[in-house]
Amino acid sequence: MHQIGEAADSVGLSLRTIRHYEEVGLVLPSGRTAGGFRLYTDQDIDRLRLVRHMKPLEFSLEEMRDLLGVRDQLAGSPDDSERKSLAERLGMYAAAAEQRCEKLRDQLEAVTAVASMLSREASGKRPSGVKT
Amino acid sequence: MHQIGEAADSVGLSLRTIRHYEEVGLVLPSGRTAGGFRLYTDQDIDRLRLVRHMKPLEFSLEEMRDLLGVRDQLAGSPDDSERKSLAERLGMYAAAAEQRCEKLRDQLEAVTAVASMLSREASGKRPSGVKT
DNA sequence: GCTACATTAACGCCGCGTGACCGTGC
DNA sequence: CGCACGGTCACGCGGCGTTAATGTAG
Repeated sequence: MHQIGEAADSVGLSLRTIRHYEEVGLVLPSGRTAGGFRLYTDQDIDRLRLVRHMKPLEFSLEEMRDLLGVRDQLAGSPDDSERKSLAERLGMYAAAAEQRCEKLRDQLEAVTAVASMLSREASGKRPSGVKT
Repeated sequence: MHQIGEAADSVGLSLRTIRHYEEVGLVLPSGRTAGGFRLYTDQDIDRLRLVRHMKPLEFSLEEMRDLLGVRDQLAGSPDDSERKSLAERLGMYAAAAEQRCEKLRDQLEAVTAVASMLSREASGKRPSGVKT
């Protein structure tokens, strides 16, 4: 059981962000001390890390909450027909995620070109006919 | 000379966004019709496109305004010592841009891993010990 | 009982989206 | 003169940052 500062350090999120994630029901601390301090298990922290890593996918916090909810249910449901529909929903998110990865790859390419253009211009070269 | 809708289509930004860029002094239309319609030259449109491509670098609009300003001055200054200091400022931005590219590469890697994890989970496989 | 760490409001900011309502251009 | 396209407010929203004032852990 870790308190929020420890979690924040290990994951690389601000206290405010972690609290905000709780406000919107995205990552809930597994407990509280008698005095009210949030307590996070290692799994909670993994979840925070996962959220952090998913950020570039640009799902809204609400979508992430739903996504992780589906995933949790899927991991803990015995009913087979329910598992099927959950897997389907998760599949939608997975597909969306793959798409965003594509987009990111394109953006990275563009942005890399721009960055090197700036570098060239800064190092004295006259702006040439660069295709944006 | 093109009006805003045309510019928006060709660049892939919303009208609102383009107007906002004007509000903050980032991209100004070169003219207006008698009735008040914004008019963009091809160069204006290139500038809009450049801004759009730079978005993933996550500079603030103010920073971009400054960056592009420096670049413009550099392109049109005869004074040699001024050119030097401008080039230096541009260099700072270029360096920051390269850094953000690095970060983006890392994020892309992480996000790719997450996406394929989701895909696997959605296609029936039980969650395995995946390092986030 | 000190000090580092935590808590809950509440307001602020950026980058637009989204109307509402009215004017232009062809 | 009709109808697509554009204009200016002005409010709203997501995702936090940032005090401010107070309490808890050890």
